[in-house]
Amino acid sequence: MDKPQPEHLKSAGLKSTVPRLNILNLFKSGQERHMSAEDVYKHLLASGDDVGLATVYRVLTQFEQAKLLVRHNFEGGKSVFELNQGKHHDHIVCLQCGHVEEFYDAAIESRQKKVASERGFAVHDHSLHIYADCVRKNCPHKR
Amino acid sequence: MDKPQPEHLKSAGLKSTVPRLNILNLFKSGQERHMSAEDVYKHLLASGDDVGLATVYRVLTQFEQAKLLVRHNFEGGKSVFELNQGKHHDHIVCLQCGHVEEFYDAAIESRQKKVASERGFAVHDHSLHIYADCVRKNCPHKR
DNA sequence: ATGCGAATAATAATAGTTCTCATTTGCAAT
DNA sequence: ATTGCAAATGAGAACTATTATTATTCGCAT
Ligand SMILES: [Mn+2]
Ligand SMILES: [Mn+2]
Ligand SMILES: [Zn+2]
Ligand SMILES: [Zn+2]
Repeated sequence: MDKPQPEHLKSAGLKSTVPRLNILNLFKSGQERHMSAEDVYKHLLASGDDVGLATVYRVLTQFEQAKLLVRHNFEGGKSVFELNQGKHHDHIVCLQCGHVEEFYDAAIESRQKKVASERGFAVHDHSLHIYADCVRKNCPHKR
Repeated sequence: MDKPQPEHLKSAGLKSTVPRLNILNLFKSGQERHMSAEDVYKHLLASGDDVGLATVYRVLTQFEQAKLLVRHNFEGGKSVFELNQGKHHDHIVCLQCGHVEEFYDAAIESRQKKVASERGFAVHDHSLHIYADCVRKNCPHKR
């Protein structure tokens, strides 16, 4: 279902290589939406696709620059990536289980623009991370 | 002006030591409001206070736990600390000069609570970082 | 099929931070 | 003031995430 074709990379100015196709394919597979370099590396090895960790880091950065992926810097020190699906959103991260929930709030977005422009800043982007606990018992996601 | 006294540390459950007093003093001096461990280390060395870098890291973390300082994880990989002055605020970071501007917007804050509670999360805290350019030429702060 | 610049993978290197442990220090009880 | 000891420090090793180096391999236009 929707396996990445060489054209997807070509149109981003990147030549079609095995590691690039595998990484893009992993994100498109939808198994896990938010993944670190280490996560990607392990998934690829697990599925028999041999790849170097340095290549994973390089490709993730290239994909970020090509706007195929978006990078997030949550607490915990490591960058996390997700498919760029065009629509910006922010995140709630569960401190118990690590589950990441997405949301978009138009009021928050427009207030941010207002705050920044009132102070003479031209906004490039922003990150809004809410750290919380799943209230429900049986927090359904693993740490 | 307002040099930290041993009592300030004692009441936080920390015994009064030279490195701790020096670090707290540096933040209270107000020279620089947001500082990384490295920043603190260099400031202390520059003012003739010999200290170990590991001690700086340890004390900053202790001060964070004691709620004397607040930690921020801006883009760029290193933690930045500031005096905890009781009132929460968020940050605009200038991508040109590194200047950090603080703001508080009640509408944004209350919407965050709403968004999280609607989804069944109990909020611990959040971080909102707006990355932007100072619009004015002569961006008045050094990188 | 060939050639060449780009991409890869293994490894070393770097940056930020934490850990280990021998030594020193704060401070409470003499 | 002196002592005793748990807590704190500082030097360096160790660790984690990431980037740089470079010899080899690969994609792809010719
Ligand atoms: Mn997301
Ligand atoms: Mn601040
Ligand atoms: Zn947003
Ligand atoms: Zn806020």
